[in-house]
Amino acid sequence: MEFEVIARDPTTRARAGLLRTAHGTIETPVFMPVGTAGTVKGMAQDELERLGVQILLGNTYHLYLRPGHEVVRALGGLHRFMSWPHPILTDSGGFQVMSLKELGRVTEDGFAFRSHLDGSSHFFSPEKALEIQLALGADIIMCLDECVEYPASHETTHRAMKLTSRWARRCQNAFFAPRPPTPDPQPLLFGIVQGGIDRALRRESAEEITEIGFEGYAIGGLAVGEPKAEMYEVAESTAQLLPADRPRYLMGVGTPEDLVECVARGIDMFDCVMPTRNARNACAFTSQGRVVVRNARYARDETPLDPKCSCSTCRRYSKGYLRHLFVAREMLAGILTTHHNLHFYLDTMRRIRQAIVAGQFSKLLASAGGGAGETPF
RNA sequence: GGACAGGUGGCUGAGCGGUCAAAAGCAGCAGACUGUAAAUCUGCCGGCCCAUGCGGUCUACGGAGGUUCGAAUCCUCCCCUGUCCA
Repeated sequence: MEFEVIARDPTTRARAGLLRTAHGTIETPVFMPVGTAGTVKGMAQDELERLGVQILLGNTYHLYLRPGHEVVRALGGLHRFMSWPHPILTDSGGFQVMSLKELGRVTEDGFAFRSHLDGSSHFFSPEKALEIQLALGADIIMCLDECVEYPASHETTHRAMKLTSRWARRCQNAFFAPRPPTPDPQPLLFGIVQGGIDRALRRESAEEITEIGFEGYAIGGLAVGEPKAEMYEVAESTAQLLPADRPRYLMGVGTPEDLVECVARGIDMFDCVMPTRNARNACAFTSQGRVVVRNARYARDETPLDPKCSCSTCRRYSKGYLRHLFVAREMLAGILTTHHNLHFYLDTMRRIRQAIVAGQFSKLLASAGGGAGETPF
C-alpha cells in the first residue's frame, strides 16, 4: 500500500498521511514546488533540500521540447539529470492544452501543437505523454487530460471531461502494456478528474476515473478563473467522491489560504507556481499578508519581509534592501524572495500537518480563515 | 569675433499652423499573477475642479514681443548650449 492515512482531523475532512515512492516517503498534506523545466526557478537543489522540499514537479511538455526526454533518459533520467534524488511528479502536458491552446488543436487522438520555442509541429497522444514521463523517470506520473478554462460552456466542459476519461483509459492501458525493462522503478500513475464547476460533470468524471482505477487521484481544471467559493465547493465535493485510501491532489492550487481551506476539504497534495512566480514579481507571502516589496513605502524599511519568519532571507535582509534589489533588477531579488516564499509555503504545510496529527487543525483553520483584513496568510 | 546646429514634460527624444497637456522609450507610482510561452503583464503618470465624460479650467514646449480666428510649430530681438573656423 503506497498511501497510508495516519491521522484524521475530527471536525474537518483534513488528514495526514504517508505516500511511499521510489525515491522516498512523502508526508502529506504536501506542497510541491513547481520545477517546470527541471529547475525551480531561482533555487539550487541543495537550497530546496534545506527548505525541506519533499517532492518537485516537472513538466512533460517543457522537458520534451527542451532538452528532449531522450536526452534526459540518456543522462540517467530526470532525478540524476537535475541532481534531485528525491521524489518527482511530472505533469502530463494537460495544462498546456489549455495555456497553449492557441498553438494547438485537440482531437480524439491527442493534442497537436506547435512548439512555443521554434514553431515546430508535435503531437501528444495519451500514450506519448506516458512514454515521455516514463523516459523522464518520475515517481508519480499523470494521465494526459484536457484542462479547460473558466468560463466554459457546459458542452465544452462536458466534451473535455469525457475525452479526459477516454484518455485516462488509454494511459492506463499503455501503462500496463508490456514494455522494455528500464532501470527506473515503476512509477505511480494518477488519474485526473475534470468537469469544471459543474457538480454533475464532476461526479460523472470521478466515477469514470475511479472506475479505471489509479494509485492517486487529481482534481484538475480548478483555479482557472472561477470564483473562490466555487473552487472550494467543487474541491470538497469532488474529493468526497474519490477513494479515501488514495492520495488526492488538487492541481495548480494555490494561495496559502487555499492550502489550509482545501486541506480541510480533504486534499492531500498541492502544487502551484504562485510562491515562485510571485516572488520574482516582488510579491512575498507573509504571516501579515502579501507584501509587495517593490513598493516605495519599503524604501527605508529595515525590518524583514515577515517578522515571524525564520528563513535565511528574513534572518539576514531588510525590506529596504530587497526593494532596492527589485528596483535595480538584480537577480538576487527574485532568488531571496523565492526562498522566503517557498519557506513560507512549506512551513505552512508543516504546521498544517502537525496540527492534524496533534488534533489541533480546526484551531489553525479558524485562525487562518475568519479574521478580517490582514490574516495570517 | 565668425559659421553652422540646437534649446519640448524628471531624463532621452518625436512633433514643425488647428485633431497637442504634446508620440515613443526610460525613470517614477500602483495593481495583477493559482498543474510556468512569465525575473512577466496591466494601469496611472502637469495642477485644480465636477470626479459621470473622446468633461471643465488654469499653467506649460528657453525669455520677451509680434503675425494669425488659432502658435510647441511662422517672424523679431534677447538669453543659453554644442560643433567647427579664427
